[in-house]
Amino acid sequence: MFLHMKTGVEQSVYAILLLTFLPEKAVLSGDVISTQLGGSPTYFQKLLRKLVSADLLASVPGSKGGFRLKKTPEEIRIYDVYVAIEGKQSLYSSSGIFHDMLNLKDKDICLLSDLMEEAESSWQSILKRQTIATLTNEINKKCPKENLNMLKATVEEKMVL
Amino acid sequence: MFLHMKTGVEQSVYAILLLTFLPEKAVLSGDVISTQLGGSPTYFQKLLRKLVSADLLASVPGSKGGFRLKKTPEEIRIYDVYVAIEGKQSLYSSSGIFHDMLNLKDKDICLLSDLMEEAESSWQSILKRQTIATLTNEINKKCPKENLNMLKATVEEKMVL
DNA sequence: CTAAATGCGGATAATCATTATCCACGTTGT
DNA sequence: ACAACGTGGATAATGATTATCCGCATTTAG
Repeated sequence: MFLHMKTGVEQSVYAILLLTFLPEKAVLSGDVISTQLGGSPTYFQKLLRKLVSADLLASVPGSKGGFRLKKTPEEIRIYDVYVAIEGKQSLYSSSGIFHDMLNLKDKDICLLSDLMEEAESSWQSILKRQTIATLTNEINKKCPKENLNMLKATVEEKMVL
Repeated sequence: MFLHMKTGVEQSVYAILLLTFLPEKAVLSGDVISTQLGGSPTYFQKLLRKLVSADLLASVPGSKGGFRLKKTPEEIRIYDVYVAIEGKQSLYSSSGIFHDMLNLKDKDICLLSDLMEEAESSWQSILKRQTIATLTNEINKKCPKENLNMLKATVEEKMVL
């Protein structure tokens, strides 16, 4: 098993966080988001589009286009972001070693599946408890107001509509 | 984040399971283990050596050599196998996006670290509860005795010492 | 109506961790 | 001495993730 925050999910979370600073109806272009967070602009576009497909973000095409939140920060769970980026693929799939070892016919027997399901659900429950709004609170607690205001200023400068 | 049973860990668990069928002092060679489970023999050797380094298995070099358990099935947690193969690397490490976004100086501030630590520990607690002995019980419940006896017969045929 | 800015989607390359192979060596038993 | 086996290192092959490119559709500005 492996528990790892892939940069795709992490970047997405921060991109959404950035969009929470936007006033109603305003949008931020993909380029602005990626330059603000640093990282590959084109890959960022891919991530943003996945978030749009998952209905977490809304996108506005055309000149003066960009992205904004489609749900409130309270409605967006970290889990939702994870699923949007990584897909809801069942996290554990037996490689069939068990069957080979015992020469089993019954494909439904898997020794580790129970364990993995338990691990999976305990892990999901944690990601489902935390929302973007929760993280925003954390930011307000952990960050110097100065830096936060600078970020907000940048967002307001770069936003359109 | 990503929760996935890599084949290395899975194979290791099953290899250990196989070794539980050995009588005291007997060993099974790496080749026998890998042909029994199917999979790359050379990679299996790598895995087995990691398990030896982690003190889960003992190895006997030379002709008539091989591997056997160094601990009882009750003492080997799935978590131990995981750590032996994957290492105890802290599972989440911030990529620094947060700092870039907010222009922070303090390297200790990370928004997602708390969340990830919580997920990590909840996940570990589950892997620490389950031992090889637990899985052996599962096998006895889930598997036809016939297949199990065939496997045991094979092991006794191939073991040495 | 044209042009520029932007999101969209597909094809494709680069990167990185995992998995797999090979080889020279040390040890043990025959 | 020889054969069987584990050890350790160097090095490929594989596969998933990340990154780039390009042509197209849509909207705003002039």
